[in-house]
Formats: sequence, C-alpha cells, structure tokens
Amino acid sequence: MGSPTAAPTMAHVARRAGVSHQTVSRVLNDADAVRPETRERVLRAISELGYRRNSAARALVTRRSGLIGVIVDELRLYGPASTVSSIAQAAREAGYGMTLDLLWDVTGPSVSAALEHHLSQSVEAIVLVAAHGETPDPAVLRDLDVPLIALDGFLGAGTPTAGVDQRAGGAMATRHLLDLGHRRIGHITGPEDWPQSQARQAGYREAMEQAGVRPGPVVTGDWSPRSGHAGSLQVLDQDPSTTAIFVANDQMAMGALRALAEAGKRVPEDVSVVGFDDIPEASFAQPPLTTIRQDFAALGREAVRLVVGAIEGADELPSTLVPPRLVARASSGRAPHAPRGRRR
Amino acid sequence: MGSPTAAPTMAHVARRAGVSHQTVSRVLNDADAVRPETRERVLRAISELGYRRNSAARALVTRRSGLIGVIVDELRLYGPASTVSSIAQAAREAGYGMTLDLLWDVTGPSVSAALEHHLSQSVEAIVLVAAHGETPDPAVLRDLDVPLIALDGFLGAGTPTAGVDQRAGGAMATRHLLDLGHRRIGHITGPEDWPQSQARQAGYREAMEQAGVRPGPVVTGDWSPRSGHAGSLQVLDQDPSTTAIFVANDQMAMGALRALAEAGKRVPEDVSVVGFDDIPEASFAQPPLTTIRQDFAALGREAVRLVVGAIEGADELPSTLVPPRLVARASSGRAPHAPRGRRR
DNA sequence: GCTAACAATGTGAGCGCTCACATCACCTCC
DNA sequence: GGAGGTGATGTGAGCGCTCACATTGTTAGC
Repeated sequence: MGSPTAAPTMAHVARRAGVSHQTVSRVLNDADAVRPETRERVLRAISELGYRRNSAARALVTRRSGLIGVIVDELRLYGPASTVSSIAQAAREAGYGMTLDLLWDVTGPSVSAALEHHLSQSVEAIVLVAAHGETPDPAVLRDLDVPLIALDGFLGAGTPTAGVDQRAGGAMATRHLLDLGHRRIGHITGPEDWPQSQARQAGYREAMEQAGVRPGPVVTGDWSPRSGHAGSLQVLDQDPSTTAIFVANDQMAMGALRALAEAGKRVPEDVSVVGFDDIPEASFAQPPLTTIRQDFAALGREAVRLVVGAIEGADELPSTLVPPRLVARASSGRAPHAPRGRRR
Repeated sequence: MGSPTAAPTMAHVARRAGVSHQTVSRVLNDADAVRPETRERVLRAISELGYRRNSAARALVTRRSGLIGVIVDELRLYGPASTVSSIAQAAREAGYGMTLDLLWDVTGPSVSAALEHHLSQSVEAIVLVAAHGETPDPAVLRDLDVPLIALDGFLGAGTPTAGVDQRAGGAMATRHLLDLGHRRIGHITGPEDWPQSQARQAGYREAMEQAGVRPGPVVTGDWSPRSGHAGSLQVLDQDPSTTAIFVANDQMAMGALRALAEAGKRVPEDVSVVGFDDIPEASFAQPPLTTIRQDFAALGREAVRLVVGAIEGADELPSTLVPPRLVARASSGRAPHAPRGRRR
C-alpha cells in the first residue's frame, strides 16, 4: 500500500514500533518519560523506515520555522562573506537553518522586497548585512513581527545594530601614522553614502584634530582597486607634500600601492599607506599592507547570539560594537623629514 | 478576540472580504475564475489585515517547501562567493528561497551532516559548491530523494556536476605562454586533493605535451598568496632558466608576483606569470595579472536552471561544462631569449 | 420555458505533526 | 487494602492551508 516513494510518517513509525504516534514524537523531541527500551524500539523503526520528520507539519503547529533569514548586499567582498560564513555556522550550532537573500541594489524597495521574501518563508529573525544604502519602507519595518538586526549598517530609527567600531578603526589607523611622525596625511574614503565610509573618515578627522594637525586631502573612492589607484594620485596631486595616506579599505589600498609604485614613490620610504579590513591579500601586497583588522567572525556569531536571544524571549535587542585592531606591516614607516618635536 | 499579535489567517481574510477561504486561496494562487471585483475585495482585505500566507501550512499540503539548499565549503573565496551569489539570485527569480550551509571541513561526514541538515528543512533540491574533499556516505547519497548537483566538484559515481572546464583553462593558460615563445614553463598547483587543481595541471601537461615541450618544475600550493610566494621561489630554484609560471589561482599568483619582485626578477621581462580566476584584484596586481576568467555567475544560474528543471519534472539532471576565457594583461610577455624557431 | 453548460464560489477533508489531557499500570503508605 | 501518588503511554483536536468535489447563479439553446 502507498506508492514506494511516499515518505513514511510518524504513524508508520509508530505502527512499526508498536507504540502511539505521540511516543514517537516524544522520542524525537527527546522528552523525558520514555522507557529506554521503548525509545530503542522507536529509534530502530525510524532508521529502518528511513523516517525523517516533516518540518512543515512541525512548523505549522509550533509556529516556528527554525530559520534565520540573512540579507546581504554583496557577497563577493571579503567582509560580508566572512560575516555570512560565521552566521551560517553559528545558526547551525544554535539549531537553526539559514536562508539567504541578495540585494540586487541598495534602494529601499530592494531591501523591502528581500525582507518580504524572507517573511514569506516564515523566518524567525532577520539579519541584515548591508553596510549602506537606503532605508527600507518604514511601514515594512514597523510591521515586522520578527527581530531584525542590522550588521555594520544603519537603518536609522531604533533598529538594533551590531558592528565593528569603524570610527575607532579610522582613528586607530590615523593615530598610527601620526605616531610615526606623519603630518601630511591624506585619506581616500569609500562611497559617501556608506556609513562605514563616513565613520572611518570621522575617525580620521577626530584623530587629526586631537593631534592638532590639519587634515590632508580627502578624496572619495568606491572600494575598488581602480578607485584607490586614481585616488592616491589625486591626493598627491592636491598636496605633493603628502607622506601618508589612510585608505578606507584594503582593495583600494592595493590600487594605491600600485599607483604609487608607478609614480616612482617608494612605500613606505616616501609615502606610508594604511588600509582597512585585513583581507588575505593584504599581507602579500608589495609591500605588505598595514591595516585595520575587523573580526567578522565574531560579528556574525554575535549577531546570531543576539537574534536567537530575541527569538527565545529576550525583549531587548541591544546594539553592540566590536573593536577593531591595528595590524602593522611594512607599508607604513616613519615619516621622511619628520619634524624634530611632536606638536601638541 | 484573539491576542493582538495573533497573525491573521485565510479565514480572517475571507470573513472580511465576505467570501470563503477557498476564494482567498484562489486569489493568492492566482487561479482563474475569480471575478475581478471579488479579487479586488480579497486583495483589499489582505492588505488591510496585513495578511501573509503561512508557508508551513502551504508546504504541508503541497509537499513543497520552495527551498533550494546550498552547501558551500568556503565562502570567503571569490569563486564560491560569486557562485553562491548568482544561485541566490537565480533561485529567487525562479520563485525559490535558498538555505545555506557551510562545511566545517571537507570530510565525508561533514558533507553528510550538511546534507542531512538541509533535508531536515525539507529542501527540494541541493546544490553542492565544494570543489574538493571526500565523498559523503554513499548511503546518504543513495537515499537522497531530492535532486543534487555538484558544482565544480566531484562526488564520483554518477552525481551530476556542472562546472567550468578547468582542464581547458589550464591548457589555455599554458598555450598562451607557449605562444609567447616560452619553453621553460613552471606550474604552481593547488592542493593535490582538489579536482580543480588536478584538472588545471592536466591542462598544463596536455598543452606542454601537444607542443612537444618538456614540463617544467611543478610545485604544490594551497591557494594562498603565501604558498604562491614560496612556490614561485621553489620553481625558480628547481629550474633557474624558467621564464614563465602558470599559477593555478590568482591569489597564489599575487604571492608569486611579490616573490619575484623581491628576488629581483622583472615581470614580464624576466618571468611571465599567468593566474587563474580573474579576481577583482588581478587587474591591479603589479603588473596587472594575465589570468583565466571563470564565469561563476553563469555557473550559478545554470545550476539553478538544472535543479529547478529536475524538481519540476525532468528526470535527467545532465552535467554541463562552462568554458573559461583568457584575459591577457601585463604579467605575461614574450619569452626573454625566445628560440628563433618554434619547435615541433 | 425548460434543460444543459459553464462560470463563480463554497464545503469538507486531511496533510503530519504537537499540545493538552486522559488513561493505565504499578507502587507506596497508613 | 483502598486512596493517592507517579511514571509511561495513548487519544483527540487542531495548526492553516490546498485539493477534490458540491453547489449555486447565469447564460445559451431548441
């Protein structure tokens, strides 16, 4: 009876083990109060039948899908990819599955659509790994009946956020250069509409100001090596006395390194370069790149910890900031004609 | 009545619209035979109530989860990240959701566990984006009642595979160097247990043999810039007359470029370098890297096309090979003392 | 003007599970 | 030795949907 491909149900297992469906359920949910002998019998029936619990039926009655939805704007970048990796891992360890959606652009409607797509799959929480872009339709956000956390991003208006302290990182990089005696320090930023970009720049300005040094040329890039290449040339053009450049990510820093080499500038003898991210290539740049490392893995784990907490009852979804770390390599060195005395 | 947070059901919508639940269902599944006026009424009720269809209930009765499971071994690498991106996109366009699992290692049990995890979420198909590693438990594979496709990987024994033609790519790179007059051509491979690594090397040997040239030094790397750095030094050490190196991926090629610069070798004047992958950094290497581009986006789309076909009835899940493409940049040039005549 | 056909909608069952509760056997205790 | 536990198991309802089929109202046809 039944077609050969029909999946076995709890009833089948129950019959075979000579128990009721409820006992099978108890074994599966490892509830107490099942005699070891009975449990054994049920387990045997399960494996003999190749039974697998129907997740839809379970989700229907428990009202829990066991799914965490992740929305990411760009997965080919090292940062988001690392973060998503650790989210996937942490989610699984916490007993959840993870669904993933990509943003085709960073406009509000696109984010809204992705949220909607996840919601229609009954995810229990949503993690948004999108560092920039427009805020989605506030109405969608308000009607959200699942916890949402934005990573490294912004959603304004009370949405909880977890992220690396970008501002501190920017300040850290700049301070490093100041400590090496540099006074003419340029900055290549990321796209203007990225909060990360803004925060790193804020850190740069903050450190400069604290040191009582006038900010150097600041030019805008787009995270690509190409823009770093062009940007470094612009910085040098705007202020030929520049001895150091803080570049807002490593990819642009790689482009900058190349441009400097082409322009006949030695790094770090003539110009020091500090990047941001510590991508794997950074240590193999020519010369190896001094940079700010972000702990994406920790960030992902933290995100899962927070949303799982929110799913399982905590009412508060706090915002967290993970500190970055300076990784000093060969692309930064003492300023050429460093002033004898430190100002300030 | 009912707590304020209780999600509205079809019955609620039906009552509000003054129709039966079935009519609501028809509107949602855009079936025919609903008067435009009625549909309008239902749609209005839906939006007023903020109704959202319960996917679990739907999945329970239709026996379809609308989920495609993806298993990936490493997401921080450009290739897999691109592939997964395009899978996510294509899946959504095809009306599916995508769940993602990461492999914590590449042993059989790990793959089996990931398969099991996806199966327990009732995915309708599985795409494995793992280029290497052990085959999972054959029993698990055999009992699989959903279509499975391995991307760029191997699972031996009849599992359908889609991938870029790695062998052709290896041959393409090598032939490019041969055409430039090089005769002493070394090769840095990926890890030995990666089929991609093997295929690229096979392409290298094939091209060399066809040209009647004796293969140069072949050393093994691990895909990292570090190993490319060390590998290129080994190649030069084993045969100082080497004038070209085919490196099995771009990251290693970047390391090689750096090592060559440190060793006082000019690229491409003294030594030509060809990589594989065409990662974004490749065009900003010093000098810009000649490489083999793989169309990961096409691969991901193809994978979704195939599994969706399999889900929706096609019995055959064919294997496909996507051709790669040579991207010639500045890291490869004519051989230094190229022999006057071509051999063969 | 009565029936056949069709379009539009309603009814009821049941997907496979978990929850709340009922039942039953067995023991303990005074 | 009967009331009252306690541990192990069974029973039935119902989660929110879709499917198959039943029931209407409306039009066409002779």
